[in-house]
Amino acid sequence: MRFMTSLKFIDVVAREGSIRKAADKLAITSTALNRRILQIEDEIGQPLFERLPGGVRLNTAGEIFVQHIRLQFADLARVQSQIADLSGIRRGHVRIASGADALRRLLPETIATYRASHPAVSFDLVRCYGDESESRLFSLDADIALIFAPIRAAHVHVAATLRQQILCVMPADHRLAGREQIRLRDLAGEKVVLPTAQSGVRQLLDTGLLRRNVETDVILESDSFVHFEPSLFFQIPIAIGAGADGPADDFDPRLVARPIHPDDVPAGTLHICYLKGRVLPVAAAKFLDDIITTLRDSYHQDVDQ
Amino acid sequence: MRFMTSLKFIDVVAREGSIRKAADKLAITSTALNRRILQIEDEIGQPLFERLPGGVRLNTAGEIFVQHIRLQFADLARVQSQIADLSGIRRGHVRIASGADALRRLLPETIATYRASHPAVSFDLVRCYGDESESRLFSLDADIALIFAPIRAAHVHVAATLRQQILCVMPADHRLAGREQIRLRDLAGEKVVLPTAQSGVRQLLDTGLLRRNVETDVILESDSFVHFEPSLFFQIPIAIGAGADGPADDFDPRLVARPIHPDDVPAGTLHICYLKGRVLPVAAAKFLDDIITTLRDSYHQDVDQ
DNA sequence: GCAAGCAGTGCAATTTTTGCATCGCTTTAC
DNA sequence: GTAAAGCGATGCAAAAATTGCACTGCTTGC
Repeated sequence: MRFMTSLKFIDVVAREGSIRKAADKLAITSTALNRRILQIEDEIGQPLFERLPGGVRLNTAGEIFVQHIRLQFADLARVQSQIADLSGIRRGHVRIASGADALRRLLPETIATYRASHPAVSFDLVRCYGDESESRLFSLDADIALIFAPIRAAHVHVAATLRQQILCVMPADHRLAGREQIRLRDLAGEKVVLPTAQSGVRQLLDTGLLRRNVETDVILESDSFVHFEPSLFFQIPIAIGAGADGPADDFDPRLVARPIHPDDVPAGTLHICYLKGRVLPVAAAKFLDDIITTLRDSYHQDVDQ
Repeated sequence: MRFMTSLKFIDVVAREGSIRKAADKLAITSTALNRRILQIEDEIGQPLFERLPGGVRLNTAGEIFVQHIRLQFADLARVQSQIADLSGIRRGHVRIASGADALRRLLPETIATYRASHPAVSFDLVRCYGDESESRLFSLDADIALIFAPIRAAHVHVAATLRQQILCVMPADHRLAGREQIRLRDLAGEKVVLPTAQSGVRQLLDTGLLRRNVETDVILESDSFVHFEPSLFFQIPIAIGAGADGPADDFDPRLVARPIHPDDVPAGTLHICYLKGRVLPVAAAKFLDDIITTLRDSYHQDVDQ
């Protein structure tokens, strides 16, 4: 898109924080890039970047302008996919930011189903935590975000929510395996694997453990799904494919998942969101729909819309 | 804005329906313009125009793309005014489509007040009827529309509404001047000046007159405010500066305005609207606010938001 | 059937963009 | 305290693009 190059250049410079680095990335000389930026600043009538000794940084005007640029790109993508749709091609690209929870099963399964009927649609999956997911929506690097944590920013539109009680997963022969629900005090001294501090599951757990002063034996902290046989770990239902009627069929039969008592650790909320005010590209809008349908039909979850 | 020229060109060609005419308007050769359009069509990957013997016309893809272009321009204007705002300039431009009713007093007064505090903001006032107002919103040729008629299109966002009972304006010594309310049957045989058929006032009146089979003596139809001494004419309250407590002070003392009985002609609704999903430029948003405030405070009208 | 109006095209002129060399500046390293 | 490295800005010539002119092929209306 030749008519968008200058704008793309500004976007890249803003991201790189340096004209020379951006020029490198864009495979042109820094002087050409520099002059393009000077020209646009001239047309706008005001500088968009602060010149610092180590590079450049957006000023307030620049922030506003770059946000506009990114919106233009996102909208152009939507327009293109809509135009492609006219000729029956159904191509498109969906970019998703999600926590590890939804990434384990929900997204791969939904994408597989989706792509079965729309093979020309491609996907971008980025795993990240709540704050980063939100900023990815804002910078239009993601179309859809799945966030298991409170939503902070006002510019995020929550399309659907899902209450998720944290589950404690343990070997089937564990002494707690018989319980209907797990109380936090039962965990005292137990060997546990905890998710990283940034994760929503961990934050909910920590609040409970601290308040009740329960000391566990943390053998590992990880931001990935790691399972050491004798230890306990924690998941939310959708991560193990669990709906209202228990874990999925392919859930490891040597393990059992038991909810933690809601008085000890309150249920968290999975938010399915996109940037407020955006018109999502057809592919993304359809996929958003599919996620919600999948949750309802295959995961038997109560989704609030 | 050099980086927008190609897009602007497409917009103009779409409006002119001919590359040569558009080229003329843009002060370039038709060949240059033609090639720019071919290039963009190439980049999009699909033609945007149908080539007809007498010129060009947007195809479906073109419609989608041109709408995107116009949205970009509108958003760029918003961004520019927002950036200008940063340096305290408060410049901007507000484009309004309105029927004759609001144009008589409400808009001039509100604009005068507004410009007193923001002299760098300029205005575009176009008088047009409901349908055209709506399409001006859609083609982003107007930021705000004031429509005294039902809203047809789904893409219009109604920011506020105002119920307006039609008034019958007559000489103070007219035989009907003593009435609190005018019944349509009283108008039989009266000399009347009617607004044009497209106006909302006329449409309401016609329905009533036809249903009740009242024959009047129409001495003039006009789309402007024309007053022949002995005849009756029709206005809505805001057109004569009338609030809940009667006409404005400067209303011609030789005339009186009496509401038509609501059983004969139901009240119409003035809609104050903008394009759904748009973020209005600061100046327009502020002015929209001012209109509503003026209606409430100076015209003592009940505004529904 | 001919004139007028339309979009598209080859080619030369013009304008714009780019790259190179270099400047002035600040920070970092020694 | 000076040298080296990194940054953005600028003059100038080369490269690339856009443009205008002349002309084509096409359709429509008289």
